[in-house]
Amino acid sequence: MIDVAREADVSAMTVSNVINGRPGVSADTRARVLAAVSKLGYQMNLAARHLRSGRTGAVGLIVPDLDGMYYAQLADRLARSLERHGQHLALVRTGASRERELEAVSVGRLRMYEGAVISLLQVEAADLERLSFDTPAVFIGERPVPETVDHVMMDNVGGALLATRHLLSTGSRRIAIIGGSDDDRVRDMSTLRTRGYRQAHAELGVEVDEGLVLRIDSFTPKGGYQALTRLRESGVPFDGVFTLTDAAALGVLRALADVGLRVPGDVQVIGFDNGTETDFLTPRLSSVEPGNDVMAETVLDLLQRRMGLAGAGEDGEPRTHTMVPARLALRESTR
Amino acid sequence: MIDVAREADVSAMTVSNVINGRPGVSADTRARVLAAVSKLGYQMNLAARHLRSGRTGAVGLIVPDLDGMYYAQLADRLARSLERHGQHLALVRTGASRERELEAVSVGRLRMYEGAVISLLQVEAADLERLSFDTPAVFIGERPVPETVDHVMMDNVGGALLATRHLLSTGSRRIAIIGGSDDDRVRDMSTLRTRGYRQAHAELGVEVDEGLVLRIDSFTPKGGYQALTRLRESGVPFDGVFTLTDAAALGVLRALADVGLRVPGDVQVIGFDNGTETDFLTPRLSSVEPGNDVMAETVLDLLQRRMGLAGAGEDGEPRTHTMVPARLALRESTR
DNA sequence: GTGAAAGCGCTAACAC
DNA sequence: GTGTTAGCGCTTTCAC
Repeated sequence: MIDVAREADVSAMTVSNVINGRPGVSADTRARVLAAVSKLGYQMNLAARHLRSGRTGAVGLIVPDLDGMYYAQLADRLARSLERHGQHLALVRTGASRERELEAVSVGRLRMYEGAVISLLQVEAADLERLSFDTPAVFIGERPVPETVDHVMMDNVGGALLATRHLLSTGSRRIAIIGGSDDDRVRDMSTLRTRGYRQAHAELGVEVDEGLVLRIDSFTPKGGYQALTRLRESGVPFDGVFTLTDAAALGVLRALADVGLRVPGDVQVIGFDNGTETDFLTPRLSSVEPGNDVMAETVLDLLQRRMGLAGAGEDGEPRTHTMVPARLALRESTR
Repeated sequence: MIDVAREADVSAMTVSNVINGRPGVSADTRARVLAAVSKLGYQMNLAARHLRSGRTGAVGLIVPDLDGMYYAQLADRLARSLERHGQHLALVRTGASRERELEAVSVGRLRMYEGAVISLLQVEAADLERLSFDTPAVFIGERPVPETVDHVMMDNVGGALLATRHLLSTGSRRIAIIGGSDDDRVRDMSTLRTRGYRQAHAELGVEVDEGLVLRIDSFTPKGGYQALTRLRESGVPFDGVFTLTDAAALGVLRALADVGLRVPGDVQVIGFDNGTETDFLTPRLSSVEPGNDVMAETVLDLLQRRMGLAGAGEDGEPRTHTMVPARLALRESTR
């Protein structure tokens, strides 16, 4: 930078002002500086800026993994939007390990970012109370978070309620839930969606046969396939399947085809996520649309706002807790 | 850090040495320092370290997007492996824009990272020659790269050759290629796989009807569906389909089902990517396994090696250009 | 509108 | 084994 300053015959300060587009530099001087910059091919040292001003130009995304579509799409959306603000996304993958989650949200790590989008699976809200969030942070996901931070989540219960209600209202009475959970102490995607499933049954006065609640190893086609195979082997009769993710539903559809059950004739099936593949499966899969795009927008909006007034009004706006509404996308696999 | 030094009654230098696990500190002093660190809840300022020592603890991943499975999985693998080395992944999404690709690989930006994994779609090798890669970089993807950098790529031509050869050897003579390209000037996934397709035909002396080479808007189920619909409408007969990605193959299978063509009886179908869904489609989709896991390993290995001897032997090892071999994963959609 | 001085928090190099 | 000195490249502050 001093080289540029010498070349343009100004001080380093003026170069800094020009580069950062600050006002109060004459057009003449600005032009000279810019000429010098491009002549010398000068590039800012971002580490120095970071050290001095605290601005890092990075937003952290702290998630369990990226191999599912969900977080990958979120990352893509965030990165795309951040580019427009001249920032970039730093990815922290915790692998859903409690230890790494805690490490990732430690004050020192968060200081690396001007803002953070955080999805925790293991860490408790209590663990977080202690942390001072001087870094603007937006939490996503189903786990409870401290009251003091922004939180955006999808409507797991509501979506599951809609899906199950639809199956019940179209005549199914014995609806299996693939990936369901009976443990109501924890609060995760599985238990929340199971709660919606039970609520729908309660509304219509239909009793849930616990033999229809099937745990799953992983929310993959394979997991869905195995769960449905177990269900068949158990001998428990069923005439509908609510699969907690579309990926697992793929395996369910395949397993049903393998045993000659027709969809939706013998069994109707509904998934959750409304992925791009649903419309091209055989049969086309009905699914719950969780509004991921709205969710990403909301997260970004919140984050930008917090980052904008960082240091301005002390905790200006109150923290928001948003639930993005879900809706049904009905196709051939349901009646 | 000075606070810690004062608390432990040592110099800042010693604190630095302890924190960075450098040898030459007595066990006694080390203990005192660590006690002071935890007492004061001290966390290193990484920006300062970065400025002073150049170490950033970050590896950059520069890719077009993350919404396809391919780069998302790569990101996941990289992040997972980097964690073990106490580093993290910074994501740069270029959106396949030439301008942003150039910006991302500029010297200033790359200096943010201790290493980089780079996939460029638009930028030419010539543009890159100028860049001094003081940052260890591994390039991936099909575009040509300067001779001076490491390059890892999948065997697009070989995989397509295997797939097409299999269709031909099992009796297909009129094989449509969905997502094919006739433009041989550029060098991208589509043209390379088309080249393999043509090679297989040449080997067996079968002529390619250009009406069977179908461009595609996007490598999605929708794109595949539309392409196959166009093919049907064109009236060009076909008895096999090589779809350049599994995602598009999903749409192809659906389109074939819609018009009552049986797979593999009337038409056999093969995809490319060997995704997790292939084994659960109806019919189960044969596909080309591109060896993405081997590829990720190779990339990581190369990167670690380059980063390890950064500054050591001047450009110690010669640059490597690796082609990961592909193989067939045959299932129900082929004979 | 522009510049000079000071210092962000750490570590390389060397002295003891 | 431990301390001292200097400085990484920028920006904040204040003077002109």
